[in-house]
Amino acid sequence: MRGTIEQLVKQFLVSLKIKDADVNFTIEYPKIDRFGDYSTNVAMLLSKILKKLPMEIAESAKVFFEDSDLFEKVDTANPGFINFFVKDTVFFEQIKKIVEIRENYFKPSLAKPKKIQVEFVSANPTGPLHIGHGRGAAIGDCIARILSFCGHSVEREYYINDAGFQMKMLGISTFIRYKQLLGIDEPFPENGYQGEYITHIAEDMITEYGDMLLKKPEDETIGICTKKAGDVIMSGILESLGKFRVSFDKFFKEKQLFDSKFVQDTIELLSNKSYIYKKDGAVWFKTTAFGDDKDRVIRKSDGAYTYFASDVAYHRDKFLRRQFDDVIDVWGADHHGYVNRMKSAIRALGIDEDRLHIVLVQIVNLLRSGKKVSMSTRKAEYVELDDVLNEVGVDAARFMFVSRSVDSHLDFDLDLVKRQSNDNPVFYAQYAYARIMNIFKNIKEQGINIDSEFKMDRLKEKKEVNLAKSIIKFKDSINAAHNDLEPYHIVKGILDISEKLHQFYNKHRVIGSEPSILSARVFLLKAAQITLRLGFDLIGVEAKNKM
RNA sequence: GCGUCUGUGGCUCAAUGGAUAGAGCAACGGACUUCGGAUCCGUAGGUUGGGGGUUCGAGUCCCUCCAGGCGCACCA
Repeated sequence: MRGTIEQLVKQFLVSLKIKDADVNFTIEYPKIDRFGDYSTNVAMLLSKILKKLPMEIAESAKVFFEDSDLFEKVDTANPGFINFFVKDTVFFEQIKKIVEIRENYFKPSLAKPKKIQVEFVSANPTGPLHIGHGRGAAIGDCIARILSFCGHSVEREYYINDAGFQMKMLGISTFIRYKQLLGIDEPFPENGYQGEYITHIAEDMITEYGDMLLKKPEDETIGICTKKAGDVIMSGILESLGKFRVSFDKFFKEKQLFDSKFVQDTIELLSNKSYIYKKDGAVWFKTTAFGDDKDRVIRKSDGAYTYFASDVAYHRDKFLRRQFDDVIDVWGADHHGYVNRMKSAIRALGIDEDRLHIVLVQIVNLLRSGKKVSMSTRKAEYVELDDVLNEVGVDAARFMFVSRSVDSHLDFDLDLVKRQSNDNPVFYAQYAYARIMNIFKNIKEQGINIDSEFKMDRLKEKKEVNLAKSIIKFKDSINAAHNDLEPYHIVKGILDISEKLHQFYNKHRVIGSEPSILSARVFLLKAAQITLRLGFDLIGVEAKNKM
């Protein structure tokens, strides 16, 4: 609908012999009814080019647009707005189309579908997921759902840092707990993982191995502990994500980048391009040549590779070996200092940096009774994602996480969300859907006949038109979410439709209306139901037939 | 200090550079003997952190200052 008007404005520009590339006009939704359904600022922008007053241009544009049979009327307003009043039947034609082709109505027409990877969560398996991971999981999952719906080929990936120091520390922590359980007194390392879950894993190891591990060489034992702890924790993470309705197509292990010598190969490649040099016994990557503010160590003087080294190789693998057109990395905002160096590395590899989209998800402040809860994994002073899901439910948690822009800092007060759960917007939306389904159920049970033809002239009420408009507008929500990689646009669209549905429901009746009106209203509700259903699917929230 | 995100009613957040800055929560007052009251309608609440600038037009863009979060390793 909005696109149709955009085309009309472009035709207007053609009639003036102006290239539309020169005029970056917009089609807007006026906030006030008296300014119509849509408006454009094109006359004000043309003023400079044509050297005429905006209102003068608007008046001649008005004459041009009045030829179209889409409009009830076209108005102009100071200082040069052109306001379009669309005929109600035009909106209801769209409703009819939605009922016919269902969610396909909302698919954008892509110039070219892409092969896109979305990498998200990627938490080290050193402890259970916390609420910050939850937000990243919800955002990444929704982005994947949206891109996929829009027609792209999407792969969801979880990257596991299983090669680094943190995993070794996990093994050491487990081994010490194991020894302590066997009565061997040993001090716990200061930066070890102190969570209770480590003790549970150590207990399992005693069940499995008894005290046999004490007799093996320590290196080997720590290796066993690392693997065991990593496996147990990883399966716990997967269980949480499953409960959260988040799934992955691929788990990519950092270790394989070393085992296959791909890290070494990548450094060699960069070295051949002379982007690598040695200084103070370490190997450096000259990222400053590509926009970074300082060069980065890629191999430490003790011979160990940095995290950055494997990350460069990993991204080379994504783009050049696996040939993704676009890669989306969903990171916590605490990694934002990393963006520049990653982009620099991409450039050094000769890849167009616009193909790498890094979505920085802002920090979640977890509060309990208004008091901030610390979220250190090592000290295990945090509330697990699992606990949050149990307290507030998957739907409420997901809705909360994706209802705000990724840039906004999110205060998540457990007590507040719990206490307000009945006023939570997610229930407002689900209730709207349930009301529609309940009407359908009653119609079926009462054996009421519905016309198979949509007689749109039977819909005369303001609330009906408003509902229709909000449904059609959902197409813009999807476009915005797609273009900005911002799922919250979907939530806003859902809430808008829900609001209009509730308003309609309170003012008018479906069952009990005159038969032709009843049938027409069922058509309208069918379109609302299809659209809400799509919205819920895109954010992974359940569409409930009853609450 | 440098970088980055944020600053909008009491609270949580919207507003593709557009017209009179909008919702929800909290407060107050109303609405069905028929489809589910987890709803609806209304009242009240604002110098968009301060100050400059850009232009037909700024919450939005630029500069500067203030406040807060998060980063600034041969850590991961």
